Amino acid sequence: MREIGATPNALLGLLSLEPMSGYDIRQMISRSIGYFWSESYGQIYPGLKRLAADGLVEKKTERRKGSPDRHVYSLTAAGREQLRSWLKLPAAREVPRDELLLKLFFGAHAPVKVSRNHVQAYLELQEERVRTYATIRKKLCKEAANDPQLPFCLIALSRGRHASEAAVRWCRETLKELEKLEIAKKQVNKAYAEK
Amino acid sequence: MREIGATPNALLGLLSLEPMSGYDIRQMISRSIGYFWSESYGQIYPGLKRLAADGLVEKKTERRKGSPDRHVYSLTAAGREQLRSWLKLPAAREVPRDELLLKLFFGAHAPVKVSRNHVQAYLELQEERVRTYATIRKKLCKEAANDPQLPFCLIALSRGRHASEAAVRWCRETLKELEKLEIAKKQVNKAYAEK
DNA sequence: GAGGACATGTAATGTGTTACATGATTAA
DNA sequence: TTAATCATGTAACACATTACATGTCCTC
Repeated sequence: MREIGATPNALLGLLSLEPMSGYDIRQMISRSIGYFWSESYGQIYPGLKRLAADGLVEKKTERRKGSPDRHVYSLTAAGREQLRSWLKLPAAREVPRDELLLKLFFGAHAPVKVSRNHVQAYLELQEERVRTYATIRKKLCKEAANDPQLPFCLIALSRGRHASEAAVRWCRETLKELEKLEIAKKQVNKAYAEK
Repeated sequence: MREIGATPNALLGLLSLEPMSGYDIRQMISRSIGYFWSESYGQIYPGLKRLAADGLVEKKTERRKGSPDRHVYSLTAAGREQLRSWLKLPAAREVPRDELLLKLFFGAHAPVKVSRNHVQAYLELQEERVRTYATIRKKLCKEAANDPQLPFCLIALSRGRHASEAAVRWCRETLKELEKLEIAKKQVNKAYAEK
């Protein structure tokens, strides 16, 4: 069996929830795993084609008057097996690529205000996330109380909450540090001007 | 002026610390920004070539007996200006791509033990990081006490610490949840076998 | 004398996004 | 009537990693 990467396995995982079309998958991502995973159409459509060719998913065409045909894919037994064996493999480490931190790290080359603005914007984003996660959590516990999927959703959600709360704490701390730095710089400039 | 991406700007930033060769840059990354940024040789060498062609860096060749020439690059005034203007631009959002969470989210398709192992491995990694960050912090405060770069290093470091501490908390919480889930499953199986 | 660090770089390959092309339906 | 949503998909491009090619010096 050929090795298959995270993207096709993510497609299999999503199809394990329910049979879907490529379009549906995109929707589903933004409604579920969008906070920690994303796929573009350019990955989804060719990906589904490949999976079908490999017999891991099955394609059914729903003909509809007017609008184009809907291609609904569902997992096959082989697909389910592939997903299972991929789950057992250790998760690949994320490639570190945090542009915000990169800009902050080189912050000495710009006015402190620039760094502060970056952190402030990030703070607002993360505060928003904390609220969103709380909302999703309530909704989920009510609507999917008996779903066997629920505990795993909550685990992912909890990861998001912990991460965003930590980000918020760091932002507040960092904003204070940057303000101190700004004041210190002004003092230096003033002393320099007076001399 | 042509738009340039995060990778060339990262190279400019690193060269702002001191003139370096491509090889040096790779070393420098693992000793400094490696926890939140990475670049491969396949990006670094052609990247430096482009930057030199655009006049943003200057190349000096150190001839050495025996071993191959060393190509040391340093920032030009234009390069410094480019870095400055890039720093002002808002940081691009990270593309969410967390394979661990993906595997946990679909954890219902595998024995709970599989998910627990993933979380356990991640916990160990993050605990290690917390220790590493503390070590680096001490070293940095001692060795670079008067470096204008220091506050920005500490900000990045603090981000790492907050993130890893949050990850550790989430791991411990999640391990407990997964253990509960495992016990609940065993009870169900037992009840099923007795019937 | 084997292996690893030093040091350069390219080519093949993989991965992923964006923009485009098409066209119906529906709501403002 | 203008825009958005539904729905499919491809092609061009951008971005990154990996493996390879080359050769010295130093240490075990």
